[in-house]
Amino acid sequence: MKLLSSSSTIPPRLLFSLILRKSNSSASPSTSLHKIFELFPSNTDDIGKEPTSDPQTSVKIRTSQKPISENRVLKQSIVIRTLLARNDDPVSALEYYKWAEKNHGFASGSADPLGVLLHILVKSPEHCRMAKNLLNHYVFSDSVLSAAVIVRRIVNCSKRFGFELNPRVFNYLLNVYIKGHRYTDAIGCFRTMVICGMMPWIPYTKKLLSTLVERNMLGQAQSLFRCVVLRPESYDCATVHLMMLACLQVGKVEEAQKYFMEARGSEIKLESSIYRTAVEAACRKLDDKLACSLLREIKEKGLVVSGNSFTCVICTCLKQRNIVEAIRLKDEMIRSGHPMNLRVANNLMKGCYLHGDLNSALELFNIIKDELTPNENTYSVILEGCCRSGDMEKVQEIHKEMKQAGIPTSICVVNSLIKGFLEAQLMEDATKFFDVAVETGIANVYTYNNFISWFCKEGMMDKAYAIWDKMIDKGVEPTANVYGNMILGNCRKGNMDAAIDFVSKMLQKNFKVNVVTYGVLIQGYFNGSESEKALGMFDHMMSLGIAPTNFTLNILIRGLCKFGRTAEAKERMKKLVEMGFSPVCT
DNA sequence: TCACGAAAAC
Repeated sequence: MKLLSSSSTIPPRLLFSLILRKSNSSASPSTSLHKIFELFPSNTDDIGKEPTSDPQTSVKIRTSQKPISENRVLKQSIVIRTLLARNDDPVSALEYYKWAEKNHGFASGSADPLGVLLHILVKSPEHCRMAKNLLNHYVFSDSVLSAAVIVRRIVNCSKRFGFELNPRVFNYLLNVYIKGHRYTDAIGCFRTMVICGMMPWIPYTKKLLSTLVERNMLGQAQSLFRCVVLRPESYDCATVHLMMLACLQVGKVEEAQKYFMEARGSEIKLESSIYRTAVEAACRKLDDKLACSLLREIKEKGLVVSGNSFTCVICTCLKQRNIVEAIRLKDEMIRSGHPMNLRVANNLMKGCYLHGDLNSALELFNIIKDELTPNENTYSVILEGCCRSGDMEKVQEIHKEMKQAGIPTSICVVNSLIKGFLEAQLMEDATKFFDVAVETGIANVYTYNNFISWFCKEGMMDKAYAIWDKMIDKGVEPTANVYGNMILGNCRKGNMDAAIDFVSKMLQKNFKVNVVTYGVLIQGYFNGSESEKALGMFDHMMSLGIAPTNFTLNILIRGLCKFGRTAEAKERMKKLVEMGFSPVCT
């Protein structure tokens, strides 16, 4: 009776799939259906009875009048009960299963008889391999079911037929999916196991996690990792490290940091490898303070700071203009036995000239030439430093050295040189580099802008326009900076209509007009005695929610005073103070 | 494995 009542609980989809079962046996579905009842009793009283060791000899002819679907369900139940009767005899159970499958087949949508057989097999160490093979075969040739459904079905089967679940079966299934690159099913298998109260094996969990990470399925890996964190025995340094690396790979630095902090607050022992990655994350966020404190922590724990960690942190300190700490760390790095490297040297050189100490930068440059091999960056940095300080003779000398060393002049270097030559009033040299850059097609928006900016500042608008036209002609898109320069140049010349024309062009390109450019425009109108338009421009800026700086406010107040509108200036000031601005009147 | 990678103007 139990058999019949339980059959009615089987979901309709299973009945459907039973009807659609593969006819891999020679018999047609209807004949095989009859056969199964010819072979085994449909009477529940007889179910416990075992067929003889050779089932084929026990054929008795019987017929069944039951409707097809019910018969199929019955058939499955009989197979399961027969298997369970051979619970302690894996050989016999396997033999019977194979026989039943060969002669009658199982519905392709059915996992239950296999699930039962697997439970019998995995109890015996000699039959585990067989269980794995069966699963592999099932998943890759027969199964039409999702992993989650298979797991659930076997779990339900164990409840119906009263046998104890063995997680090993499900772990094997999980492994089959992982090995077969069926990641969605692997995740489904994993999740359903967890829902059904079985924790997947740690090695498989890690394998799945690392595979998901490799396949750039970070989201899935992360939600899987939450299950890992809940289990103290599977939560370890290597797994956390894996997640951190995965996050860094896709630029999710904060998430990597969160994993690290979580691990640091837990019981697990942190190895130097995970610290190295934590240092890298801090450096990516340009957090020099955190990076330095991590280095201290590594040392306190008696772990070794790698040369790469030193290098990263030194460069981060330099980027944050923390040159004192950078030099201290550089000394410590060398004391710890790590040799000086080009990356640290190049960055230190840059730190020196940014700190206003070109001589130290040049000294370092000479040391690099003596002890290391300067690379493209070495030359770019030192050339930029010399250009900024205006020492163009030194620039020529070093550039010659660079060419002799066989290092090509990148467009960045060309742009530095052009700017340096222009500022040193060496128009000819600047033009020489500019022409070559344009001819060879390497000129970019910075190249053109260096000249445009220069001409605009010098009031040579015809020349600025000529460069602008050349830039557009070459298909180089102007940036907001270039528009800003053209606006400034025109305002200085009193060409307010031309300036406004550039404003509207830049707005069309979806560039934002910033507070500085508004200041330029306001000043331009005041210079041209158009104080109403200046005021209008200021109000327009305010209406866009752009906060004026003190500089802008001063332009406004001074402009109004200049045109004798002192009372209005005072009134404006009062209002601005009420709004929270604090104009410093001069 | 690769590591300076961009700015100015009132």
